[in-house]
Amino acid sequence: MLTRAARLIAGDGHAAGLKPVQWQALRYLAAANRFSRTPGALAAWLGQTKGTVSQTVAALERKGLVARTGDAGDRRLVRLALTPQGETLLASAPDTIAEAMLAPMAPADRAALEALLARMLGGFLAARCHRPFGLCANCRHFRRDAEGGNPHRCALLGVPLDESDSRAICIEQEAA
Amino acid sequence: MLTRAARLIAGDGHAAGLKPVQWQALRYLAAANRFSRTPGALAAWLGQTKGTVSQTVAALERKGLVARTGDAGDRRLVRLALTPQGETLLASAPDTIAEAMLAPMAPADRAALEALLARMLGGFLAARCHRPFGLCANCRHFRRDAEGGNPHRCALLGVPLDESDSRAICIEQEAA
DNA sequence: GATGTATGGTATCGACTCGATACTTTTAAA
DNA sequence: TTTAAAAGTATCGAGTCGATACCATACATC
Repeated sequence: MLTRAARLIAGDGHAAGLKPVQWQALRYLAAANRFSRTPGALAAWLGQTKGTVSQTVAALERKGLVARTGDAGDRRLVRLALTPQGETLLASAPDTIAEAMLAPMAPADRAALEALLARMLGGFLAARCHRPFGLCANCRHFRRDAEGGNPHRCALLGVPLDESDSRAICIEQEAA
Repeated sequence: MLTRAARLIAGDGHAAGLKPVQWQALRYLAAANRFSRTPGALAAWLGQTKGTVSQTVAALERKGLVARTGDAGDRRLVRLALTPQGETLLASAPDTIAEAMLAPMAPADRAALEALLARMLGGFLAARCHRPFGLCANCRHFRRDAEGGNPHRCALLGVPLDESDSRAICIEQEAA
């Protein structure tokens, strides 16, 4: 049952000339903070090799949905970002199968499923030494700005975080 | 989270020269009863088109893992079955990611997850007019042999069912 | 019974996935 | 300074996958 549901969900997204993986990459880039929008992080998220992700990114760039820029500090890094076209496409995208599956469920059921899935996925990723990812604000390195007015901070990277950063997915996240 | 877990699970199975879909087809054929081992049923199970499944089956036949035979009654039908090589390969297959995810969970959690997934998947498939599949013995057409010694029966197809049939997956299954 | 339509399956095509391998550039460590 | 590690790209080949067109068989309606 788990494998069947997984196949239906993962095979979803043959629309607008894109492929399922490309949609998922687009959604990740829209939800990830600036430190996590790199080919390497995308590969970790999608569970693919660097080479495959490099191709996927190239395809998205050809379509004008994603832009690549180098990093000034570490010149090995490539920063990825959605272009305006990418944003609009994602905003106009139809509901995913996953959303269609979750939508009719009772709120209590959804919450229970979320908790179970989080335990299952988290345990698995830890056992296989994979990155867990997670919301920046739930991280043990997250330092909330208590007074207001100042930005929050990341104690691991030592950088300021604005509100949108703190609500985004981060590759370095470790549960508090 | 759901889409990420789905991708990890569905992308699992790049071993022994087979692809993820091919493994899943093999597992389906091993678990399905004789009425459900056709290309069409496989397509419904995998959520793919007939053409794609035709290719997958052809690849498995080339590898000598699956055998195709015509049906005497309805000559449009193709019956699929695992060859002995297919059986041994499946028996020696390493654990799937789905199994690795489920294995360390507490029995109560696993049961709760199963119930939630069943509701979610069942609701979705019904809403999209897809086949639900399910275990033969849980079907409203299943007529258990009360006395023992005689085979069970399927009231829909009007055929006898032995023990292994009744424990297999059936495409015609409708929950009792 | 003949005709029309639905059903089950295959063939072919093109874009893309995906891992494997080899490679370059850049950073960090010994 | 040498060495190793990390981030990314290029290229290859087998295979996926949907789309379209097509064939054979079964069934329904006249």
